Amino acid sequence: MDEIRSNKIKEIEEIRKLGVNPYPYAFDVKDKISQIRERFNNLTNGQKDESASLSIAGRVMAVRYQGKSIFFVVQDSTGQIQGYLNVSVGTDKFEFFKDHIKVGDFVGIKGFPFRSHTGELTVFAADYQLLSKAIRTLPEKWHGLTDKEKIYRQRYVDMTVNRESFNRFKSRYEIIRMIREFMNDEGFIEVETPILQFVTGGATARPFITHLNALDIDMYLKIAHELYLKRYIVGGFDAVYEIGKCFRNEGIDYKHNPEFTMIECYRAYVDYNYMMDLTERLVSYVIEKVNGTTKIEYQGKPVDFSRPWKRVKMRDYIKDHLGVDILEDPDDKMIKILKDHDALPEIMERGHYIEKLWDLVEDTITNPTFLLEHPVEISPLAKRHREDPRVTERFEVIVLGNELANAFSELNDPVDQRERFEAQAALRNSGDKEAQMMDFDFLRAIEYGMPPTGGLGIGIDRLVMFATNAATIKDVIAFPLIKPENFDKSGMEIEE
RNA sequence: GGGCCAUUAGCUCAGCUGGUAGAGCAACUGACUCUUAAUCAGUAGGCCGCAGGUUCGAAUCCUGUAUGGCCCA
Repeated sequence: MDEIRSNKIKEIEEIRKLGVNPYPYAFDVKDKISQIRERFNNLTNGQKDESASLSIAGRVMAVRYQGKSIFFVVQDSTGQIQGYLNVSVGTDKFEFFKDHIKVGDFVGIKGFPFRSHTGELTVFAADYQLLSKAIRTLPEKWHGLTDKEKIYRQRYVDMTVNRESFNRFKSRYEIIRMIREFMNDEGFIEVETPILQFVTGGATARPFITHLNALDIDMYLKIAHELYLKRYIVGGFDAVYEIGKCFRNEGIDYKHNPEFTMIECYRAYVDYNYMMDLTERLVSYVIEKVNGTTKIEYQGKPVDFSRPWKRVKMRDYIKDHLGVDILEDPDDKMIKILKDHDALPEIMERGHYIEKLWDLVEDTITNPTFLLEHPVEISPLAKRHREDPRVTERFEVIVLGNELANAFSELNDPVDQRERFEAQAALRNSGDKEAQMMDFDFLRAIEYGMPPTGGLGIGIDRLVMFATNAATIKDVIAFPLIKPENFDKSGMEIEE
C-alpha cells in the first residue's frame, strides 16, 4: 500500500466526519455532455443561459484552482466539458470541493451553461455532489498511459485516459449490434450452442480441455459453432446464427487470442453462392457504416471493400504463383517447393502441404478476395463441388493476407461425411492434434436428413480490426489474454 | 521457436567511460475569482523487474530469469 493511497483512505474518513458520504447510491443524470455541446454551441463568449437546468455526472479529469473559483473538466461516456464553481455554491461546499474533489473522482453537477471569456463552453455548478472518491491517481494528463502492458492489464485505466481506446470499444459493440440487425433483417434467428462439449469440431484447431466434476469426465471448450448450428438446421430451423466466443488452444500473436468472437450462420436451401453474396453485403455494410466509405486505409495500406470482390480459385492462384498444381501434381513436387521456401509442415500429409503452399502466397492478396474451391482433404465439412469432386464448394475471404471469413455449401451427404471424418480420424491417430474429431451424434443428425444448406463464419475481432484500423487483436479485445502478473505456488494471485 | 528492444517515483522519462538516485506531471501544504499542460512558493515520495556474478564500490558491466513490445518462422 503506497503513501498516496493510505493518505486517500484517511481523507475518506475525514469526508465521512464532515457528514458527506464518499460513496452515495445514485444521481439523477439528465444530460449527456455531447448533447450539451451541441445544444449550447451558439452561446457567445461571456454569454450564459440560466434558463437551462442541466444535470451531468462523470469523472473529474482535471482541476484548475483559481482562488475563489475553480475550473474542472468532467468526462462522461460521450465526451468532456469544463465545469466552473465559485463561492456562490456556498462556503462549505466550495471549501469541500477545493479540499476533497480531485482528478479521478466521480461527481454529479447541477447548473446552467455559459461560455467563458476565453471561449470554453462551461457548466456553471449551482450545486454538485461527490459520487465516488478514487484512492489511486490516474496517469498524468499530458502523456497519458502508453505502456502497452499496462494498457492491456489495466484496460479500465486505458479506457479512461485514452479516449480513442474507449471509442474503439464503443465501435466494436456498435458493429456487433449492426451485425445482429443485419442478420435479423435477413431472416436469421439468433440461437445458442454449448460451450462445454464432449466432442468438439467445426474447425481445424486444438481445443482447450476442462473437467466436469459432476460426471468426472474431461470436456472441451468449443472451437467453432458449426456442428451444433447445423443440428438446428436438421431440426427444422430455416436460418440461424450465433455470435459468441470460441476457444483455441494455440499461439498468441497480433492476430490470435485464445478466446475470440465469431459469427456463424446457416441457411437451408441455399449454397455458397448465396453466402458469398451475404458476406459481401454484410462486411461492406459494416465497413461503410463505421468509416463512411468502403475504401479504407488499414495500417497505412489502402483496402477497398467495395462490391463486387475479386474471386480466385485456390488451385489457380497457387499454380500461378508457385507453378504447382495442388490437384494433379504429386506430393514430391509440393514438398520440393516447400523445402525451397523452408516451409515444410510438421505433419507430412498432402493436406498440410496444400495449407503451407497457400500460406506462401496469401500475403499477395490485399483487397477482399474470395478464395474458392479448396481441395476436399482440407475441407472435411464442405460439400464436393458440383463440377469437380476433388474440390469443395468452399470459399474464404482474404484481406491483406488474413482470413476474414470461411464458408461453404455444407456437406449433407451422411456417407461422404462419415468418410471425411474417418480420414480426419486417421490423421488424428497419426499425431495430428488439429485434425477433426469423429462426431457420431453429428453424423446421426445428418443421417436423419439435412436440407441443402449454406454456412458462413466471420471472425468478429478481425472485422473490427479492419473497421477501426486496429494494429493488433489485443486492441479490439477489451481484456485480452495476458500472463498473470504474480502468482504464488497455490495459484492465487498476489496483489501487486 | 529465433532475433532485437524495454523494465528507474502513481504516470511519462533522464541518469555518459562504475563513485551516496533526478526531472516534469500527479500527490501533500499554502497563495490567487475566466482558467484550460493554469501560474507561483514549499513538502514528501525509490527493493532502479527478480536472482546470481565481477568489483573496494553496480541502476550502470556480465550471466540467468520473469513480464511486455517489435520483427522473423
